[in-house]
Amino acid sequence: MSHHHENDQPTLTKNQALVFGALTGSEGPLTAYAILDHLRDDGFRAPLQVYRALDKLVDFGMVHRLESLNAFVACRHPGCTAHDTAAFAICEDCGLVKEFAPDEAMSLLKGWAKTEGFKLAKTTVELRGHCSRCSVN
Amino acid sequence: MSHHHENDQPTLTKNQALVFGALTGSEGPLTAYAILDHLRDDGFRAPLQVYRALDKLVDFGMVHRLESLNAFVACRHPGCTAHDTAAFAICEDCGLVKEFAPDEAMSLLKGWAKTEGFKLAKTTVELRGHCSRCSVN
DNA sequence: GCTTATATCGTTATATTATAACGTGAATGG
DNA sequence: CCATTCACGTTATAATATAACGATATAAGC
Repeated sequence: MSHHHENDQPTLTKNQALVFGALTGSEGPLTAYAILDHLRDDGFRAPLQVYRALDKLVDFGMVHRLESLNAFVACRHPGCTAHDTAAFAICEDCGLVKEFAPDEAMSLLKGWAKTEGFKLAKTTVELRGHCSRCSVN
Repeated sequence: MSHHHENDQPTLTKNQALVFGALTGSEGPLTAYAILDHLRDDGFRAPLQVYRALDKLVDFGMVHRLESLNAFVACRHPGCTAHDTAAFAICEDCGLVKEFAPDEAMSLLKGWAKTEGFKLAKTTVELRGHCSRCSVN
């Protein structure tokens, strides 16, 4: 039995492992089509192979989708415990993405949702700007 | 002279006014192509006419882009003072979007950016879920 | 074991979202 | 007046994402 409990690593299919590998091997986020190009030599031929694997990896909490980039990054949190409260700082110069967990800010947003009666399914927090390395004087 | 100072309403071109009208006349967010369809009778023929107007309207602070929907909404803030700190709650059932201004949460995010040396250009905060009306028992 | 359900996969085609590149004409500023 | 800028219209194309089909494999129930 390979049932997927919370908090253990799911067994990845071959395609899922390939896509996850492409993402962990990349310094920055990748679009689905960039992943497809990386994996042509591994037999990938069509976008759906990438999108299907990405869907699962996002479900598993191993990959995040960056809405403002239409791109994907591997989660850098060991164990991915804070998957639902992750935020991202995206440098528009070098393209690098820093994942962080703004717990207080997320709590405030959750609080707003609660008082509004809004049932929160997913929270997207993405900062766009220029990282410290790229904005040196 | 029709220079655009901060805090006054810019003079809109015909296309910009039409696109803004389509958005203010809509209950919920619209995609660029939905706007195009609304404006066919007004002479719109091509996506660029919509996208160019949207770019300006976003610059002016009159329209927000919802990154997680690839769609646009008219800003509901009179005067649009809080344009840069707006957040959105998007109901996945009825499609309605509530704009709000989570000042404290935004301050915390700004604080994180400051300590990281990250020069913040734009902050995206979007909540996905189910609004109170749609999640009644 | 057999069989029924469930999940993944490969493929083709197509839908949806967005921009490049070109030329035109109107308004602005010197 | 001339140069510059800006908005516009149009055609073409790029980039992102999903529908629909059938095949294969894996798991579950009996």
